[in-house]
Amino acid sequence: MFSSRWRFGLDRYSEVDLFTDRYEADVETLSQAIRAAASEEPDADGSVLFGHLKGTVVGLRYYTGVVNQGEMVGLVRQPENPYDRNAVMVANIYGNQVGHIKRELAAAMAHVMDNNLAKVEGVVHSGTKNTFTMPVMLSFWGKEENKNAVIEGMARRGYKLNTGGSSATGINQKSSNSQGARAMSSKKGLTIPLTAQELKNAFDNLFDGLMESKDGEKEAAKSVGTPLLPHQKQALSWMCARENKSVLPPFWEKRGELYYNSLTCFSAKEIPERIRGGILADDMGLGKTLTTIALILTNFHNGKPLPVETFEERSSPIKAKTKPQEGSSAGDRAEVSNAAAGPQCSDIPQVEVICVNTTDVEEIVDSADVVEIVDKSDNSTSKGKKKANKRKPSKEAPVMLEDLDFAAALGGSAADTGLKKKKTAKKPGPTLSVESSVTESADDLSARTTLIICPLSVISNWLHQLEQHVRANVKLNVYLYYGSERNRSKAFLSSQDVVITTYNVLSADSGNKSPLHGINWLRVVLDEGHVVRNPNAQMSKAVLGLKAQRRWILSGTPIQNSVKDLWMLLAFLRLKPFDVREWWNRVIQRPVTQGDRAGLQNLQTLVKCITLRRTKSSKVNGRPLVSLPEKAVCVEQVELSQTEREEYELARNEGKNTIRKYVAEGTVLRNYADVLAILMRLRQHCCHPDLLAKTSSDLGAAATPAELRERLIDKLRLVLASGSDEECSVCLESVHLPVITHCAHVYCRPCIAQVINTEQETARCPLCRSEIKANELVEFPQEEMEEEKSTNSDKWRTSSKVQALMGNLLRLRCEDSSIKYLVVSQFTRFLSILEAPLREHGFSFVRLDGTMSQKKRTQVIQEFQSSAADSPAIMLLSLKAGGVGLNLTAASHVFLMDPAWNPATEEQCIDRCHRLGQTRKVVVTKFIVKDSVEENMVKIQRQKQDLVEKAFGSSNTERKTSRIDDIKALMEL
DNA sequence: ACCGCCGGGTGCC
DNA sequence: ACCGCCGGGTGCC
Repeated sequence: MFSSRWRFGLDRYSEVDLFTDRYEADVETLSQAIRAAASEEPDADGSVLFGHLKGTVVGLRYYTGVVNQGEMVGLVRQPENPYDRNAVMVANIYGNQVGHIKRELAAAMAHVMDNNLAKVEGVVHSGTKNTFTMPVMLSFWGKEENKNAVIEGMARRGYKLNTGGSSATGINQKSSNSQGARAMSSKKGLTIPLTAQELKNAFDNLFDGLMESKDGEKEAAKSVGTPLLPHQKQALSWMCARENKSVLPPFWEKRGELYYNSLTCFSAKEIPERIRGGILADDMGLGKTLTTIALILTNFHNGKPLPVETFEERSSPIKAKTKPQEGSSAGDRAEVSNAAAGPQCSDIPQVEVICVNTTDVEEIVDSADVVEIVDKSDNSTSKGKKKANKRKPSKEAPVMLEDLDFAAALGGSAADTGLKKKKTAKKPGPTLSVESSVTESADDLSARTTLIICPLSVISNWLHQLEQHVRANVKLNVYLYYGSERNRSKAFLSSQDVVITTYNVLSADSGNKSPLHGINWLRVVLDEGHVVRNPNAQMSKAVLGLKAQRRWILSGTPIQNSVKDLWMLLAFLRLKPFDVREWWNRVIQRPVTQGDRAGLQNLQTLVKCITLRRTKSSKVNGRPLVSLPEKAVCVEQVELSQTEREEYELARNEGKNTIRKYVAEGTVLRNYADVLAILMRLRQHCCHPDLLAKTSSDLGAAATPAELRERLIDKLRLVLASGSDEECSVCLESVHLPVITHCAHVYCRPCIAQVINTEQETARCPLCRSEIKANELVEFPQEEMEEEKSTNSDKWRTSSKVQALMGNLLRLRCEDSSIKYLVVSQFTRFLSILEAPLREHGFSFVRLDGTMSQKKRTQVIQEFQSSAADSPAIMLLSLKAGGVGLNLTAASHVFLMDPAWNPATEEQCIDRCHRLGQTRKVVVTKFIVKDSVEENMVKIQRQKQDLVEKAFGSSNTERKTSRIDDIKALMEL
């Protein structure tokens, strides 16, 4: 008795948060992430194989976890094990314990694992039926510099790693007849690794060829007021199928009674949880928002439309025309589409799928599609039914269907499952084939709400599009969960049809008592889903913690830099087993980054299964999805005036000398902030002399602490104003809450604070290794922001670039006064400078920059987009403002006042007006000052683009070296 | 576990 | 016999 109780305790111990704990506390610790990111070491992907070792798993009979031939197993240190502090437990892919590593071997491994010298992975090739012990093939992976320590450490304890080059393939051959071959072959197979170029191509094309949707087209529910384009109907059809059909997730197959994963060789008795959702990765402008709105309205439970309240609105002729026709849904469909409507029109499947065990109503379906509801359990559903009837007083059959569904949705819960259903009319036999039937028995049918999470800048877009695309006579309950007055009631939120919030609000709310995390959402949609790609970020954790039946990611650019970015997306979708990082790393990420063909193939398969992506240039039935007007980009060279040129050359020579000195000393990175400041000044010279803030030119020897502080703030200001999208070297994201160290490097405050906190007295600047202290971090004083705006309004002067812009505007106004313009700069102060001549020449303009509140932005955008005669002709736009998703199609001419470091930023900006809805030809004019740093920037932009695309496998080191090279090129050194 | 190991019982053949 | 041998109890870490 005693022993069994005890065992139970141990099992519990080993199963609780097995991998998450381990990752949080061990492998993915912050200090390690920092080390990987900030040190010049190859990061975790760059690990090499040290060797193999055959070990023994013991204690099988005490645990329930089973493994198959060739299945990968996880090895988890258990330092708290009361019998042996060296214990290493063995677990299968679902985290169920299988056994332990034999004591002596565990002792040797514990040393290696605890000191992070190597990561040990296991694959079981035989003996999976054994009762007591079985062999396991262990492989040791780690950084090259730890290789000898690991090999020697193991040897000292009597374990000789097999480091022979052929050992891996040897194992392969041995197990090649078993299914285990696949688990191993994705490591280092017999195949020739991909070249960097092949890898790059494969990566670029990862999301290509996903546009042929096999699901045909689907009409949106009646409540969607806007007719969908063919490709949007395809997307809707695909999304509905992804939500309704129970297709096995990728790599799973049925083998007899078991479900088997061909990649990990894991098998389970239970059907693996299907992925209800996926990634809609259509290019921006193809209507992801509209398609998602259509999904919300079209695919409620059991494939039926969302039951919504409608108003009688016969007065308006337009409304009357678009109003659903009485008693017939066919006419309605015909109106929405003139394309071949497939057999999957929205109302047809309703009848078939309505019979679900979980409803506590008795229903009768007859051949004429008339449904009668008999409420059997007065208490639980009468309320729901009454409410449903109130929602839609009409008496048409489809309405009753919806009512039934709604009643079921309200009353149906896990507690009511015992009640029976009855079908009296034609039942198309036992149609429940595993592949196609809707099996929602495990669902919570009371879930109603779709939660949409998006960046702040696109909230207005959602609200606008909902208003625009949902039929005016339909009452859709949409709640914007934002602002301090937001309603946090779970009951309230879960009674809505749609709740919209931002990543920041979600992340701020998360933790205890988060209403968003307490609700079982019908659906969670991550808009611009690529914004959560750093798994360590609070936002990502907040997103992963949401409870939902269906999960969607909308993103025009699902991969920003590397395969790594995909993990977060798969984890959000809960694509097992890859939601656990270890399996993702072992099965996909490492093989792919090492150029393994099978690994890449697997990744492609994976992505293909869950993604739909069409680009602007994709075609449906040979015709382009959308036709965008032409776009012409021209560069206009600007000559500096003689005075400007003299000032510029002076600054350039000074800067050149300084940088030359740094290059000679090899201290470019250490003085990076200074270098950026020099470049910044030159770029400002190119635009307008007044952009050059009064700054002390050299950090040099600061006499007093106050002076040092002053200079640091100056530098920080320059770095931030540079628009270079300076990244924090700790988190590798754009700096957030910037602070500058005494060694003049800029980081996010939380990031650098963590470094200091972790390393305490020994804390060093990740970039230059100077000592840093928490109380020496300097941040931007608040009042500076305000002060800046009022500095140079007294006496205004022009510049060559200002002249160039004005010349263009005046000329174009004569040619066509109806054109609207975007005038884009990275320097908000340059935008301010431009206001004066615009006013002087009678141009009406609005301004949009990052400092504006959301409310103000929306207002400005509306004003600009308006077609009213007195609407502004020009928008002064700061390059980084708004981010993606802004719709500025009123403009058809873009002036890029100064080149950006990142050409993608410029492209994005241009796409704000060159997108769906643009009717005119789009002209882009880029102003570049001749013989200046700007010209060099443009040259580097091209190379950089290549570099960014190659980002695959580009380590931190490479990135930094390239930065130094960039600087040299810019300064012509 | 159809093992190995431990430790008690036992003791020429 | 401070041994060897036998056979029962026992068994991950």
